[in-house]
Amino acid sequence: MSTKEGPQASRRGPYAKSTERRQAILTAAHAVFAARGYRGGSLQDVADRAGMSQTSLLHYFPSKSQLLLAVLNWRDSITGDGTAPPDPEESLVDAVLRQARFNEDVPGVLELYTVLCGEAVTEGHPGRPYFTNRFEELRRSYTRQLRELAGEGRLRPGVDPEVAAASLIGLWDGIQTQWLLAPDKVDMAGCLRGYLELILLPE
Amino acid sequence: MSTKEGPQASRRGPYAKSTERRQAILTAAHAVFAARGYRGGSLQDVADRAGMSQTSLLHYFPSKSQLLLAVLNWRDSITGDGTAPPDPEESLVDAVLRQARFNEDVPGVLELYTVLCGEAVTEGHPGRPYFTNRFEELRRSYTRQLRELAGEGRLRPGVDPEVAAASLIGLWDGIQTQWLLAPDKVDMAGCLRGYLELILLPE
DNA sequence: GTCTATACGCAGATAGAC
DNA sequence: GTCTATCTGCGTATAGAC
Repeated sequence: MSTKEGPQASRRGPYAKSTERRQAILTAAHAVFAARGYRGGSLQDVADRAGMSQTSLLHYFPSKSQLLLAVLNWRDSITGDGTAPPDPEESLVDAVLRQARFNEDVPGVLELYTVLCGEAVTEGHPGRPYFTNRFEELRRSYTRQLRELAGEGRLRPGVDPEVAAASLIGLWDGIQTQWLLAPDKVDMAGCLRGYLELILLPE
Repeated sequence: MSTKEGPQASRRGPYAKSTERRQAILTAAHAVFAARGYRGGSLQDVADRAGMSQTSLLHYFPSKSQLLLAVLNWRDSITGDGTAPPDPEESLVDAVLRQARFNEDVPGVLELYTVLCGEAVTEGHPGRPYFTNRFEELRRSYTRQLRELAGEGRLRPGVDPEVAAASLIGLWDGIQTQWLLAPDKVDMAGCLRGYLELILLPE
């Protein structure tokens, strides 16, 4: 159990254990916020799930709101949130559908996103700047990609790239909510593919 | 100020005042839940805004969850929520755009809907059955309307009415969220019109 | 019907021993 | 770094006087 720290172990505490603990907290907080929301989930819930006391938790994340932001940023890193344009070889359609199917299979990811995004619209919510900024970046990214496609003549005439970008993001979020409430009755990937086929022309 | 109650006022309490009070509570609760969500808004907030004590409030609505359901049902009655097919003279496009522009102008309506809908996905939320049911009804209603249009040859070939119904609802909800976070940068009505023009053919 | 008072519990955060 | 104990405040809901 003892972590090797070299001959002079006086400076520099046990980093490895710390990052492990932080990871456990982030995982637990992700699950709690996904199930109960930010306001509905308590630090005690998170601490219980992570197997430590509530005060220990606050040693790593000094406040509940900072824990939330850490969870949101961590979520981005594990999902590949689509803000950064990835593999230039992959088509827009493939990238969107791959991401949608991935989200369907990783439990809790969509719950967290949907719940917190709704909550974030409220007054004084610590996640509000995150979502405002995220939407802005996503709109910019998709608008750019659609403009490129338009340059290649692959965008249906009459379709405005900015409107289509906001619409694609909105459709995606909205259909996720319906899917969470009735997974058997809503075809997430089908709806996204349907929309993309409407705005894009075959090569 | 005295409400006329007829000669024998012994039986039957002051109905008028009661319904007035209930109205004031609903209005206040609507505003509070819209601004802070269900979990984030307290009965005390609602009571303060309605100008009465918290215990008086509980006299009219015996629990917080029942107050929430009353607010949701009241919202339907004032907005005309689209579940019931309205004027058969009005086209689908006109009805959707009219409703969207109406919602833009009545403050708090979209906030309430968006915030509670997101919250409702969480475990044990009292509004969850309401939203599950609402989406189901909406999908049924729009599917039916789109099928009718398909019968008149007004639906673009290849568009599945069920997929398009769920997509329209999802797009609507999702674009509302973006609009609430950045009203100047998102054109709600434009996105909806854009989608409807894609799936419908001119007469 | 409406109030004051209060029961009862949990929230987030801090102090200080170990 | 981690804990127990505690501070302080707010939450929903109830009891009972008026």
